[in-house]
Amino acid sequence: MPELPEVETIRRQLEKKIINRKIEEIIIKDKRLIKGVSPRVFKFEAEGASFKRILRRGKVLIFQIKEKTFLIFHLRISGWVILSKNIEKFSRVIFRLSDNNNFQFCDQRALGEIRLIGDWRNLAVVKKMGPEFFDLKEKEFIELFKNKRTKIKPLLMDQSFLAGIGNAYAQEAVFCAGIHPQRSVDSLSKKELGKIYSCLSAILKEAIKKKGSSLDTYRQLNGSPGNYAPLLKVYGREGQACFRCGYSIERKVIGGRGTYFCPHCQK
DNA sequence: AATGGGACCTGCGCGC
DNA sequence: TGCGCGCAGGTCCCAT
Repeated sequence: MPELPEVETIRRQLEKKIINRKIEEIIIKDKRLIKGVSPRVFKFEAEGASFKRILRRGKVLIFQIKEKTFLIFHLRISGWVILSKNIEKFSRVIFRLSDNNNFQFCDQRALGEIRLIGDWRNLAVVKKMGPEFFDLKEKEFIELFKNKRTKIKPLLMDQSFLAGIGNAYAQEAVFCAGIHPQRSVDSLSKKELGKIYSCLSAILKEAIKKKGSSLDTYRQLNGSPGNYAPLLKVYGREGQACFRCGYSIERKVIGGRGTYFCPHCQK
């Protein structure tokens, strides 16, 4: 599920449901997801604790469960979380809560990660992470691009450059800004970078409002799909007409990832 | 610094 | 129907 709007949706929904709930028992159905500590230590440390705070940094979900203990979720490509009485088909790790609900980390491809750490700021992935988009003013955003020479779309999804943007929203943002995904960053004017900023801002806010995009396995906390997918302008639309100019949308592998764009109105 | 490939995994849809 | 292939919203590690 994985990009900023999806993770933020889950964070907000969890905040209303599991704060102060106690973890009665942890059932590890797939120990491959537990990283950094053994499943035994993981259970020992987390069982009996309660959810105190829920944070998000980039695409990482962070739960404070004790004064100096944080539970970390990274959903990677095909993970999602569900809160329900029923056990889901792809449940890999289940946190049985004091209200009898099952807080479940589900993952089709089992590439997701669950960790336990004393301070989330010491996570390797967090240490090298770039700024949060919503912490940046337009001027600060434009500053980030100074001395960069790479292609714009892969750069937007580089987590050490900017946290939270993935393949789908990066291509939506450059489409919105009328910029070709392969444009070299040093060829972009301040005005064009400003346009990318306002596009990203609008797209991410709207996607959060719509509770994320369910293109594949992602679901909201209650199992419903997110509602942003129908609003995507280029993602997955190869061969269909561009909403802006009518030209056929193309797909090309850029930076190793499938990228959809309009070759006519993205320059 | 930047880019490309493979690895980690499973399941789906497509063409033959 | 069955099979093989390509594809999937992420990230790490290695090589050039």
